[in-house]
Amino acid sequence: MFRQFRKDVMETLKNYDVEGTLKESEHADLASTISFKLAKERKRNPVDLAEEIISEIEPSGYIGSIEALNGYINFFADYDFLEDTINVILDTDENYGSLNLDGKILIEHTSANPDGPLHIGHIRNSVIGDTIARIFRKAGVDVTTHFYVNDMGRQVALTVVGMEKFGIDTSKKSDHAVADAYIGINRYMEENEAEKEQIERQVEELMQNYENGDKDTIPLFERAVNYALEGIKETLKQLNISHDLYVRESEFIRNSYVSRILNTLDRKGILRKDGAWFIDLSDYGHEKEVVVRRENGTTLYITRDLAYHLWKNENFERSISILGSDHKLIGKQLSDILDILGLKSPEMVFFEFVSLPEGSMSTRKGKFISADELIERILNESEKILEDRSFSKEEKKEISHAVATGAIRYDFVRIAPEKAMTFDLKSALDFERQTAVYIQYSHTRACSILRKAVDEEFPDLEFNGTTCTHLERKLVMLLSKFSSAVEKVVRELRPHSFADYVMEIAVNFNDFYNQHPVLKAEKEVRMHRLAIVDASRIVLRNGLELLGIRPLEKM
RNA sequence: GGGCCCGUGGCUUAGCAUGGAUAAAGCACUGGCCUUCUAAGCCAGGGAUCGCGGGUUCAAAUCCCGCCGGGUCCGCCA
Repeated sequence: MFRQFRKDVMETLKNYDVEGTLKESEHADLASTISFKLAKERKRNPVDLAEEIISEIEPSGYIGSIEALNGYINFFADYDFLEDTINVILDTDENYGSLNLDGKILIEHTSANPDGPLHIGHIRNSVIGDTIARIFRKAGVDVTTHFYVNDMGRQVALTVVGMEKFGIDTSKKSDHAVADAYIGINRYMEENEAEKEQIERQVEELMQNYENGDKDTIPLFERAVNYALEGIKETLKQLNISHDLYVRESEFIRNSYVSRILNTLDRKGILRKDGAWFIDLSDYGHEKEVVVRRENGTTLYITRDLAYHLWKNENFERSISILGSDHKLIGKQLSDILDILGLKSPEMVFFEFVSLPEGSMSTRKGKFISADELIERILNESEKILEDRSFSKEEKKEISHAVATGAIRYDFVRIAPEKAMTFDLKSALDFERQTAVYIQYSHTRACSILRKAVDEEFPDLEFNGTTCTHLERKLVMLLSKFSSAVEKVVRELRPHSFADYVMEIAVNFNDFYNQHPVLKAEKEVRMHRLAIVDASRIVLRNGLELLGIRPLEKM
């Protein structure tokens, strides 16, 4: 709805070059700074210019009034806009906020190495990726999500050795058991210098055999990978995340996409074969050559990744990858090589590292907080709060789970991806903050009022724009911006602004809730406010769903 | 050493793309609010030379240059 209002403003100012001068503001629904820009070239006072401009334009569409103040031109939406906003929300309900984009797009996220459980660094990736995927779907895009499984890496080979040497603890959650083997073999190599070299040889041999499709080796790798993946999937499910497809690196060896890529590179004459195969990317500003085939004939991560992206090019119009910022260099190398081949590169969303107060995490050293542990601890905390409330056991379970996983998702998604974050468990466990709980709570408050309205047999809604208080108007204007918030994420690929938007609605709804009695108001006002409550409920619910957080009706 | 990212009240962050009207929240701190639609809530108060220095501009947290501090990458690892 707000997008329409914006269009109306643009239309009104069509004789001026307002591109980029329109701002949302606390002083107006939309403000233009065009007079400041014009003041310079016309050598005039911006205050006078603003007066002059508004004398030349007429409100149209949803514009109710226009004022010139301090050089700004302020636009205010009219009553029809408020009424249409509420009515559209109530009519379109779960579809409110959708855009009519189309296209087919692939989003790859999480893609953690299958050598252990997801830790809180991976979760940042998953949450950003899943949220972007949800928002793109809301925008009307046909989204497919992939988890790219690095099943051919050294880590997995090492894990295979570890599993053979130490066995696997079947009483544990499978991904954690795999981590034990992986951490165990790393520790063993450190402590037994003499055997290190022999293990390294074994690892290399395993990798070669796996790549060559050796019948005895494949099950070894598959067992380790499947074990890890099984646990990872379980964790992701807890967080309300699932992928449409798990794609393994090795598939691109088996389906010969890797050899296709290598042949194409060779035909282009950009391979320097000197034992290993190298690509010179100095034209793209890279100091070092990129190796795409080892001297022993095996391929590297980037080689298979190139093959994967060839496949992406053949099957999707557009692709987005969520990657830790440690992948920036290899990401650049990947897209430069794809560029040479005339293939489209994925749009990469990089996020900075998550560290612990005591330093950075490492799966290899066993130094990490696993996602499972985090979920477990937050779950305990939310269960504690629910203890003495009158809910059934099932309800308590459901609520605490929704609250716990919501809190985790929100904590990760609210921070701009380019900011490194130090994960503070204590603050994550604190529910007395503006976090997902706050939004969920606002939603339940709305539900609660509506439930009571039905119980007391006056469920009728009738919004009246002209009777809006300042607070009500502010809330409705905010509700009208839902699709703008969706559009912003689609444009910027940074979902933290959306988390902020939903929070702002919750804050304003609570404000409204505290200052405006609904059920006790006389009939007209009551119906008016019930409409606002219901619209807020819808927007909060849709917003929470886009954040992958369960909206609750009671808590 | 070179590349990339970050640096906003005591702490955690938003704002920076497109410069513009008193720099916005939460936590913590101080004081108040449960006979009123769920207090996982609300209200009030104190607290910021927006890392430092320069530049551009009528106007800089926002753009440019330099510096300092932190992170990260620079494997025939992924």
